Amino acid sequence: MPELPEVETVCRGLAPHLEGRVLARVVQRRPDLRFPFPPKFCERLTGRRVAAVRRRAKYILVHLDDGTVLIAHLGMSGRMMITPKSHDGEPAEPAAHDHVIFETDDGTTVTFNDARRFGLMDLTDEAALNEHPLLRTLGPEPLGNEFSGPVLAERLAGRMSPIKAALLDQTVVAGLGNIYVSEALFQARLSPKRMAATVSGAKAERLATAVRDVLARAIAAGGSSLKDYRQASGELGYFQHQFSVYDREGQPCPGCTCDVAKTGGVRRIVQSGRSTFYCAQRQR
DNA sequence: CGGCAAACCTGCGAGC
DNA sequence: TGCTCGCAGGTTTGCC
Repeated sequence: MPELPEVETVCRGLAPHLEGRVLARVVQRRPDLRFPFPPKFCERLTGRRVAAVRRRAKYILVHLDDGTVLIAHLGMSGRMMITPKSHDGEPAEPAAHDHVIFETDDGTTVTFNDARRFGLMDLTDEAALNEHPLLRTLGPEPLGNEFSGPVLAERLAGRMSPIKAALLDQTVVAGLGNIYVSEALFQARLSPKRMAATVSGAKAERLATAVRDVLARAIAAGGSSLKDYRQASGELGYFQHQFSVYDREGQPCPGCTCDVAKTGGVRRIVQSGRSTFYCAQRQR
């Protein structure tokens, strides 16, 4: 799925098409995604003007002019696709797994498509946003000012799980997923198997820096496209070409000069049910 | 409370 | 060709 860089890229793609526009028509094509849609979902959005498109962790937040906020999560396979106004005036036939269609007052269409339906949408309002159950427990934004080595160290203190699992925990730091955790640990030269509590001081500083750097580079590349992910414009992301370890089992580690025939190159292990990729020579 | 496996759902590629 | 299996970018739940 879309991790923080992919969601950020989607938000940046949506903003110029939605901000300042009125939602003229909203179509909900099934009763639920991961959760049921909230009552009167379409009615509450139709006719509202979009004030801003923002992001918190992996959530897309669409702020409306009456204080309503649409919270959307892309899950593993969710996409937002922008379609300009068609010239023949005929609305396009919905594709498989097109679940929600937003049409603005200039005829632009934003379609939410999600084959696996791990995504979700909910409505809340501005005043209650930070207390929303989905957002309340999130850790700091890794690209924000409230994130640093000492802050990370404090949040990892006392944790007996592997650092890999701790970084996937959205209450520790918000927005990392399976790809960028592997990449950040590689860049920080820390073993994914290391106990989280041992990442303090200079190691935590290194890791915090690596997290920010990897995320910033991924956003600059438009995110990573493996199979499902597309930018809202339909373009692919390009960060997958810059992966150091993710999905590179057996390939040479870009930081090592050692012989792949001897070391086996990048290793893949399974931690709490999910693949982790790392270099055993470089990461300790 | 902490940590882990399983569950949610669909699609795709590999192997037989 | 067609089947089965394993795996996939996330999050929650339930069990120890």
